[in-house]
Amino acid sequence: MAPPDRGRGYHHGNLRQVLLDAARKLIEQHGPLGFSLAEAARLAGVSPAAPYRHFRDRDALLSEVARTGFERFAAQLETAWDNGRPTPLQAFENLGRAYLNFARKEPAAYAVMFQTVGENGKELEDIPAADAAFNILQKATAELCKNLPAGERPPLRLVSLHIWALAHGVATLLSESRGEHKKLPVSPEEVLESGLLIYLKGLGVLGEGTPKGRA
Amino acid sequence: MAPPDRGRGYHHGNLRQVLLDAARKLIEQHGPLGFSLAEAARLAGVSPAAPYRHFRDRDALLSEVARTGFERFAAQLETAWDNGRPTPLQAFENLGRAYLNFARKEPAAYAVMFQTVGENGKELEDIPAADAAFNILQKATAELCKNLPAGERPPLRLVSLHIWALAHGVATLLSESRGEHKKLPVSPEEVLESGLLIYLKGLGVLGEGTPKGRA
DNA sequence: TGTACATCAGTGAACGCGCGTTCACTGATGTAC
DNA sequence: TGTACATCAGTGAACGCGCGTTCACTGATGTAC
Repeated sequence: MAPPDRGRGYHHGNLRQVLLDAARKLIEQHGPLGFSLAEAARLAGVSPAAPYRHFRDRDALLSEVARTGFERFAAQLETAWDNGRPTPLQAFENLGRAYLNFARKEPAAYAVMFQTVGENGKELEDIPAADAAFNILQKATAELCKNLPAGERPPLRLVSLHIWALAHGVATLLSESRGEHKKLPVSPEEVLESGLLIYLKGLGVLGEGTPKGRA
Repeated sequence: MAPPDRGRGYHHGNLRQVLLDAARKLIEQHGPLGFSLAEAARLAGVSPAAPYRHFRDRDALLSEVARTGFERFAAQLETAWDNGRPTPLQAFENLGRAYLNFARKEPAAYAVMFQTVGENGKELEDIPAADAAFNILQKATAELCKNLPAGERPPLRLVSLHIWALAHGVATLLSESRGEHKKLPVSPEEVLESGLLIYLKGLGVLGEGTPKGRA
């Protein structure tokens, strides 16, 4: 393993980013509140005072983990959705997989994004990327629903919330560290996808045979 | 406000329960990891060493918050389900409301139940009441699905997971302290209920007109 | 190209704090006789 | 009913620890001339 500081001496050159990475690594191990600024500095190979050159205080670093997390999150969702290509339904399933993939690959960021936010004074609305992420979901939902007769179409915002809640629920209930999935041989992706298909069928967006045979 | 210790002097008589209550109150304010044994003791009006007569250590108290939380949770779900009365569908909606109600009324217990567990070595399987809670959901699901032709019926466990994930997602995303629900004038209950109805329709459990007009 | 200097990004020692936990202790309670 | 005693459930002082944060400092970097 390479030494944690790749800086060329006194000036680290990259410390801000390294600290954010260290924070994520520590949060993965100890949970969002078990994270300490001092330990992050240690992991970055730097004195405990150094982080204060880059972050006002501990909370500021944590907020930054959340903010940058939302930015990557939104970017990955956007890429997965890919403007509804090749088909809206397939793009939608890609979106769902991207959601779970982010939660799995960046459990620390995901936890901070959805747990820490709201506890302190911070609100999701203060983070543009968080809005952006939700808007992608909403855009995808709109695309899927666009052929529904107006009378049968529930409010878009409501439908988006259903889908977001389902994805979030699957992501948090069936995360790897969780015990449940030992018992059941089904992956989070399968749970989410099958759930979405049933839900979409209920919306009237899908034909009858689809939930069994894919796409 | 009455003094926190209602004990008649040296012997408190009720300390164990009072400490659990204090822990829940503190967790509501500071989150599951921001809780300290010392502060709980202070809140209970007792010396910092006193809790050790009742709990091996800090983690043991936290585990007990989770365990007793699951017991109340399971009991409330069971009551709400009421063996499928008056009708399975109405009982099912009651179940959903009971779920959200618990998460709202006992946010601290709910957080510890679903966050703390899994972080340490503890697993959900070690808590009988957690299994009991999930089994109620599964029982309700089975009752709802019992009229489905065998060919169209997805595995019960999978359906239960979908529903659990949706309920959990709604509970955590739209909890009161959260910012989102400022923007949208719709209650968590309405989100969950409408989501469930659409999902159930997709399952083929519900008729066509139901998602709009109730029951 | 070289020097002076402002600025930036680190150091390391120190602080006060609250925490988890332990210890020897003591007051209250309940039981045997 | 009264006394001796074991047990239970508290006390309070003390410990070592790691943390967040501040401070005066210093080494490295970049720019003006």
